[in-house]
Amino acid sequence: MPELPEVETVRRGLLPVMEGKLIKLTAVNRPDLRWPLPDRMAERLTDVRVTALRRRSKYILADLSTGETLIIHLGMSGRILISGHQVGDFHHDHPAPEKHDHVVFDMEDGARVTFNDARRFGHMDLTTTKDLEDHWLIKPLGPEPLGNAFNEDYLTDRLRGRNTPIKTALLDQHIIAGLGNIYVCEVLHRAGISPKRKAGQVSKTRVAQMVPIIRDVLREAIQAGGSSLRDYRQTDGELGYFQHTFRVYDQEGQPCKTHGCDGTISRIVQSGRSSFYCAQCQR
DNA sequence: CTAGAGCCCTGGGCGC
DNA sequence: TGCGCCCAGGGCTCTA
Repeated sequence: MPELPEVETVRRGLLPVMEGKLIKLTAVNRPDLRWPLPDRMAERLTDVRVTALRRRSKYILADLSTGETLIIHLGMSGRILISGHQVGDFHHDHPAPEKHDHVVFDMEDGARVTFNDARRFGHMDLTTTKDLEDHWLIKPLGPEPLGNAFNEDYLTDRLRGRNTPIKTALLDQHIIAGLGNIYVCEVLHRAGISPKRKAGQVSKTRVAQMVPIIRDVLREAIQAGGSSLRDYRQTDGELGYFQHTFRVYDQEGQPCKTHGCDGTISRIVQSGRSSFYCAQCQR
């Protein structure tokens, strides 16, 4: 599920519950997610304050008063639920624990943050905050698509000479960090570029067009997530999943939404993942 | 170096 | 109701 906009929405939802707050107790219910969890993780996350809650690509980063940073990745099925926080004058009870509740943070004010991940492609790690940029998961990441380092010159340079399909290149987190299968499909549709086109064969003009399209698609999705948070704050529940309509993703057989296009959305498989696109207006 | 396949894991949906 | 198969929003590692 979670691509950059969903992770950002989760982060924003966690802010009022975690940032500046003391984690009173952390329970770690299994030794591993995708990889083994850090040694003594529960102890290292008990009686520590979260000084800042940040995001890098699809990672949520919790800086701690101990000088460490907790790195969280939601994988495919990772979800974060909040319970027990005060909403107005109403206090919600904690729901019964569920299957795949792997890590549970109990905050000083009674809020509970539960990390649930059925498929366990998610991960958590602890690292010294000052060494975060050198962490093996963070270091190889490409630039943030919403940041200044991501621009026309950069993208042109990284796509030059590549024989891999543009779809695969945009999914490569070493080139650009944060796009996933859904938003890559949406970006290519808006840009009118076939997912099958070789990355190195996308014209300079269209690479330049892609940069603001990528930013727009992500910003719009973050905005949609933000409005879902307003509803969410009225009640306890799960962060990060919000109603979102896609123009091509999962729209196989539907008419293309491009203005003036009478094509139909088709689905193909590229490096094991579905690509949805319109063969009529994406070339 | 590059590109593609395999693999990690669970659960939902569908055809029979 | 059960079984087998396909599919899923990610990404590291291995192979050629």
